[in-house]
Amino acid sequence: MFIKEEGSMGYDFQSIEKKWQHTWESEGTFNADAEPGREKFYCLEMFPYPSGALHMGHLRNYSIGDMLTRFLWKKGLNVLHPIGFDAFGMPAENAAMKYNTPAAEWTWRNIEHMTEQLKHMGCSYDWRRRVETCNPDYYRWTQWIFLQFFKKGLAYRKNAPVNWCSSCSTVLANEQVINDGHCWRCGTPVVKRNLEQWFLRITDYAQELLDDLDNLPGWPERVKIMQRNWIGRSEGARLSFTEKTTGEKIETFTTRFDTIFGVTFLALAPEHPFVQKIISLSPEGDRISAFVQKCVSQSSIERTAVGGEKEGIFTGFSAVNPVTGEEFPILIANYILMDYGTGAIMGVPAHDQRDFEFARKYGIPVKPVINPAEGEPLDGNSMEKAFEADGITCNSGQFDGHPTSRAIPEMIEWGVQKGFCAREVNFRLRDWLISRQRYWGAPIPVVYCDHCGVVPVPEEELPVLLPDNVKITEVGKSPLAEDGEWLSVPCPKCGRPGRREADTMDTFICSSWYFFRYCSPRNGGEVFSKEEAAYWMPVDQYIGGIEHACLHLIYARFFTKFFADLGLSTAREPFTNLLTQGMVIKDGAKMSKSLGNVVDPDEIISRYGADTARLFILFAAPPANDLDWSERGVEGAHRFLNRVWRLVEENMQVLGKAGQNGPQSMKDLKEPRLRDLKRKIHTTIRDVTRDIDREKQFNTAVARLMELLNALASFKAESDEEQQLIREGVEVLLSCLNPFCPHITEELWEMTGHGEPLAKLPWPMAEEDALEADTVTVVVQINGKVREKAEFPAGLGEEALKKMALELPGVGKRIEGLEIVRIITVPDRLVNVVVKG
RNA sequence: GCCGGGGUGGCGGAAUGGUAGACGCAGCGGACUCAAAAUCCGCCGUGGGCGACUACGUGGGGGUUCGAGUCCCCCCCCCGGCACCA
Repeated sequence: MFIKEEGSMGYDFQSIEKKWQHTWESEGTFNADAEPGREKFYCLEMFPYPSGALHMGHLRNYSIGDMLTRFLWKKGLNVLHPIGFDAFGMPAENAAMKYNTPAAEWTWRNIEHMTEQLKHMGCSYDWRRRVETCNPDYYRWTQWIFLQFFKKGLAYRKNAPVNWCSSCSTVLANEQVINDGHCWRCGTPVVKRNLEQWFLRITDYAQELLDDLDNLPGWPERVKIMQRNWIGRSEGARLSFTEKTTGEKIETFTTRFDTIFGVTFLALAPEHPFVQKIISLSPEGDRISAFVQKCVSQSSIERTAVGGEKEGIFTGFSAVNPVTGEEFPILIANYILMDYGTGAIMGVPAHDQRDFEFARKYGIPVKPVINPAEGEPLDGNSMEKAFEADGITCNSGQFDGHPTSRAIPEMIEWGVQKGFCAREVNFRLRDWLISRQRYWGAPIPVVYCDHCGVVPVPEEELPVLLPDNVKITEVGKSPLAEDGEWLSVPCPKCGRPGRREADTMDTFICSSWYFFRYCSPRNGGEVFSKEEAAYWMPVDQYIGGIEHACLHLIYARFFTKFFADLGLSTAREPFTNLLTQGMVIKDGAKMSKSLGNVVDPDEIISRYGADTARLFILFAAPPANDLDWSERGVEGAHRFLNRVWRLVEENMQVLGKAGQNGPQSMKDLKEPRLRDLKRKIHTTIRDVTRDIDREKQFNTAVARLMELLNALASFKAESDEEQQLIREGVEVLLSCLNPFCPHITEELWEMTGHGEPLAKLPWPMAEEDALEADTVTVVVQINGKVREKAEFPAGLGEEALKKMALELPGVGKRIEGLEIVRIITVPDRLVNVVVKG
């Protein structure tokens, strides 16, 4: 059975894979339910966007997750392994325009197709739990969560300069602007626009998001570093300067309060509120206004490029240094950002390179207040660049002579006492801009009423359904704004005519909580069941691409903390362990449609089978590395599975009698070749287990299974004893290979007369006494160079080892006539004879 | 510029401070075959030698050590993140 006809090659993976996939599905083999008291494991892979078909990145992601899931089931855990679809987003709208098909229809068709593809991979999901974020049963809870943010004051509207992608016709969050001001999705340069938008107050959680990274030992260090940089905490002080003629207070933030005596100008962002006052009051108002206009119209790339030309304009206004009483000019400068700190800075050209460049250009004095600890004191007139390092304070009254590390806290303390400043912490992280001027997303559940203002939709009226048949346009306004019928709705508060919010939510909102929904996916009455979440959460192992380090992985942490604060869950972190898989590379570049170097997973699976594809992916590289796709490598994996098949086939009569006598123990085996094979079987169990469990080195785990196959295949079994051993070896091989290649191993397991399927049979245990070596290869070095290798009995004492080593012919002749200085021994491994002369 | 992660055969990759190159791919030689494919056996870091052997070898240069791919210092290169964040 299942041997292909002559002329084709190898075992009949197509029939076998279909058969077992059908079994798992019809029997719900991998369905998991909360069983309080039983140890659980929540294994999760980032759910896919239903773009149409799986790509190799998905195949890699899901192969890793599936292998781990199956391994953990066999280890006896209750494993939750769900999947779903991140189904809202732009491509559906583009498809709608291109093919004139409703976005929903296109999306659902893709979901069904990709579900089939996942099944063809042999993935062990609990399919009862599939969620789709575009399903009203799901997004009503996305909307509900929004309302909770709103109620707590954490969702708010604000008019602000925001990132606008002209190609996607929508605004973007800060995290979604990457590579020097480009849209994360389409790469178009982003421009700033002033718009009234919805934000989530993620900055309220900035400190906790930062601190709790220290509680995540199971995360890759580099992801944590990326998040720390992104959150960007800086400690300093806020101090205000008074404008001389108007008495206006201008607030600034600095991390270098120790440079306060060196301030020689004040600079405002072009968007700073005081700028408008300057324009209206100044005789030069028109000129200043023109400058401001120019800055504002610059793209964010031009505005924020390092080393970009710093431009400014004198305003004619001046401010007074509260500490020194000195007076200095106020300028407007293009390099000051309105959305960081206060949008105004105290300029200290001697100790800040940006201020230095600016001051030199506009002839502003440079006043050093810190000297290098060693060498010449600084001269403001001749300095060629700012001195930003630590040093010794000078020109600063009673603080002169203090080193920077002391000067900063002392001077802040003094400033606070005197009332000049207040301690302040600033974060680089900005509030999360969540409104999108797009159709295919979860509608923001609020209504605008001329009388009541912004009114949330009552929870019992959720979901606010997305209308069908909306004409998708590219005008830069939400398509929903065009649907008058949908838009008009009575105000929930006063009943008078109101108007719905036409923007939808960022799809990253939808993906920030899906792992909670998986715990109770069909719960109609709650966002998720507290009890089920308490059992399953947090996710024990999360697997996905590193590109989400500062996107999804921060947002999901934020939501989790918010849920905990609402009392919905006790988990304050969503993902205990994180595995960031590398990219799939072909011909030296990331596989992508635009480069034309994609390999279609369907094609690989139909040509070689899912087991082969999974095996190759897990074998070709450690999971965190990039994986170089190689058709030859795939063939190699396939060849290995064929060899496994043949090994069983050739030993059928022996293996069919499985379980009759059970394996012999090590102490019953006398012949070295039998003892060696027995040892190989058990060291394989030990090493494969360690590789998967602790090291997450699936490639070496596979290598060890290949070694075991090589050992079994070259072992000629004749006696009963030998046949017994082969059987033990094959059983171990199939058991350990099962999580990697579930179909072929189940089939062979069944063929060899086993009744119970392998899937949930216990993972094999290594027998302790079968791990110990009888003999060991000892290396003998002379002065650290390998000169001899010899097989010695294991466990020799130091003296015996030295003696036997010195008696080796290659050693004796080399040390003849030389003085032995000392002999280093490492039991069972090495002898190093150190000689002189 | 700052912060990470890396540089090991022709290639992907292995190596608790103790035999560098496991396992696989490619390549070479052989068996089977009329032939090919598949399969099986053997070889496979570089230089020298018919050979037993021998010297060299983990980006470069120093150092620690009986012994360094692994630890320390300096440098070069590649990849990734951040970048006018006050």
